[in-house]
Formats: sequence, structure tokens, C-alpha cells
Amino acid sequence: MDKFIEYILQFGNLNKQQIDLIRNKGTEIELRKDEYYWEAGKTVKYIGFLTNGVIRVFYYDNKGEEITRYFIDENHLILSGNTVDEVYTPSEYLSAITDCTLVVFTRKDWKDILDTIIGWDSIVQKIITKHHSEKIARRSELVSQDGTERYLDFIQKFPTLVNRVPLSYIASYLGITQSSLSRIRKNIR
Amino acid sequence: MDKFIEYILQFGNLNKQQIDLIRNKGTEIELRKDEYYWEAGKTVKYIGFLTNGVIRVFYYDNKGEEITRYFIDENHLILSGNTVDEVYTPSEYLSAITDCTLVVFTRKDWKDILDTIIGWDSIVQKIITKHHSEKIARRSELVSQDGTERYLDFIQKFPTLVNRVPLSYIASYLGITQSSLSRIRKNIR
DNA sequence: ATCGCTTTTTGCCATTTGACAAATGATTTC
DNA sequence: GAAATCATTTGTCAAATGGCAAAAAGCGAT
Repeated sequence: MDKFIEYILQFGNLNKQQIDLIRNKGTEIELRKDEYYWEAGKTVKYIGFLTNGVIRVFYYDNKGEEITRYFIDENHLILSGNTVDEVYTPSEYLSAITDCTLVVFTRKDWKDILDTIIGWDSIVQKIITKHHSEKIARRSELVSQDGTERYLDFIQKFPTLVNRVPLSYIASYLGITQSSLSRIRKNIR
Repeated sequence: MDKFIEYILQFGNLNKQQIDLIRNKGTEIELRKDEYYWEAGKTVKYIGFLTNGVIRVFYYDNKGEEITRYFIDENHLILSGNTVDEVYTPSEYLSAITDCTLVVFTRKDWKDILDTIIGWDSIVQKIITKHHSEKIARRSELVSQDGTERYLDFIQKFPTLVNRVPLSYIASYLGITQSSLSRIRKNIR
């Protein structure tokens, strides 16, 4: 929970009372390796913040292949869609790669926070915008790079993930096959 | 200018007075083919809305290659960064592919609108978020597709651009070489 | 330590794409 | 309309990547 407060404070100021409100509303939950946090087609119940572990976001393309779209690591807010108002049904799966700890809020509690803390809205908006920009920058570059460049880029941008995420997921994220990535790794050494 | 008003009204309501304010502040400008709208390293002076034409966003990668990151077509807001407050110096170039018409606002005029119209802020925020989501969706899929799939995807998503944008720019956007794209096109027919 | 299971590496060959250069086609300019 | 310029297609070969299957390595449970 402290991690979440600390994270939020980077984006705006909160007084002690406001921090207490957030603490009261949030609940810590655990997610075991390979458990789903979201499933495509199932309504999302919580707004979550990942304090420990790594989550993988994936979907199935039109050939039925599982495609890893990105990874969520420690200290990231997991929001349903771009707004918190509407009930949200994702088209993607979120699944824990490692055991995870999250702070979650029900939609109602989140709304209470929104109604109580002036500026909460803009804090969350800033976070969403930041996440978006990061995603765009990361994904954009991949397109124009070959396999080796993609992987070098990946280990530079996600140094903490390389050893915690199975090769096949990384390969899928980078848009190459697992065996190609294995060969690329060999050549780099 | 009408196009801009119409576009804005999709994201929020404005009364006649507010619309007049926007009309007064905005200026229509023309941009000739191959003229820059932004240049990397040069401060951005205007907030713009493209009413006619196509603009290309590109940068130079670490090999000095020109990479087309995306295209901006009719009815798109061109914002500096994610916020309008700060002076912004882009790291990318925006250059007209065709002759273009834009509605532009000086930073000061834009700020006046922001200070006068309650809710302007949230309208703009919605637009930014929408643009972000589109970019993420578009770029993400490319990574896991081969050349042919990328091109088919492109002509489906940008049917109006295929015949107005030179092949080399499309190829760069898709992350393949111009000659590969030419061959792909031949095979599709 | 051994068995069973999963992940990663490797081999082999087919296919795709890149690099480079030349040819063709299209457009602009005088 | 001829020349110059730019865009696209094509040829050739090399390099990168994919598909498939088997081998090797890693890991957990007993």
C-alpha cells in the first residue's frame, strides 16, 4: 500500500486525511503465478495497482495465436479502459507471470475517492497519459527494427524483466519466434 | 473552421458564444506540399487542427534513416506533447505530404480559450486520449505481422491514404523496405 | 538421485526480406 | 514534347527469419 501512495504522490499532492481515505478504501490482494487478473469478455471489477510481480497482457490474433502485447511490472496502475466511469469488458487477458501483489479498489470505492479528493481526477489522468506515451514510444520503435535490435532494445528498457519472463513471451512481444530469439541471444554473447 | 467546430462538438457541448470565441481565435493557414509544420528541435508555436491534406510524422533513427512514425489525415488535432501548458520542442518532423489546410491557434489564444470555456480542458483531454489509444492499437498490431499482413491492415485502416501517400513512406511506416512493399503489392493483385 | 514436465537450444530447410543496382514508369519543367 | 527529376518495379544474391522436430537443459516433486 505504501508503494501505491508513494507512486500517487509523484503526480500530485495529498494531505494526510486524503492519504488515509485511500488507505481505507484499498485492499491488498495476491495473485498466483498463471492466474488471470482480467479475462477477455469478463467484466472488470477492480481498479488495481501492481506492487509486486509481473503481469502479461495478451490476446489471440485471427490465427488463434497468443500475442503478448506488453508487460506490466511493479508500480503500475492497471486501469480498465481509459476511463473509470463505465463498466469495462476487456478484449485482452491479463495473467500473472510471477506471483503478484496488488492494491485494488472496487469501482464504488474508487468513485468515492474521486468524489472526495479534489484533483484525484487530474492525477489519474496524468498517469494514464504517461502510460500511453510510454506504450506508444516502446511499440513504435519495434516496427522498424530487426530481431537483434528489438531484443537489445528490450533488455535495455526492461532490464528487470529479462530474467523473470519466459523467452516465449518476450519473443511474442517482440514479434519474432521463440527459436529466432534463442539464436539472437546466442549471437549476442 | 467549420470542420474544427464540428469535430470539437463530438467531444462536448458548446454554446454559440463559446463557438464564436473559438472562431475568433483560430486562423486558417495553408501548408504546401513538402513544407514542414514542425521541425525537430524548433519550438512549436501553434496548436493546429488539420482540415485538409495529409501530414507525415518522421524522425531519424540512430543509423540516420528517416522513419515515418505515422500519418495525420483530415480532422485531426495536432498537439505539442501531451499538454498545452509548456513550451514544446519536438524530436520529430511533421511535413506535408499534400497541400494542407489547417486551423491554428497561438499558445496565448489557446490559453484564453482554456480560461474562458469551462470544460475545454476535458474536451481536449478526451481527444488526446482517443488519439493515444488509436496510435497504440495501430502500431501494436504491426509488430506481430509479416509484410503482407501489415500492408493489408494498412489499406483497410487508411483507405483514403493509400493513393495519396508515396510508397516509400508507407513502407517506412510499416517497417519494411520499399522494394519489399512493391513486391507485396504485386502479389496481392 | 531420478522421474516427469516445461523451457530453451539446435538442426535442417523453405520462405521472406534486405541490400544494391538497373530498368521502367510517371511527373514536372522549360 | 524533350529533358530532367522523382517514384516504382524488377532482378540478383545474401542474410534473416519461420516452421517443424528433436535434443538438451532446467526445475520441481518424490
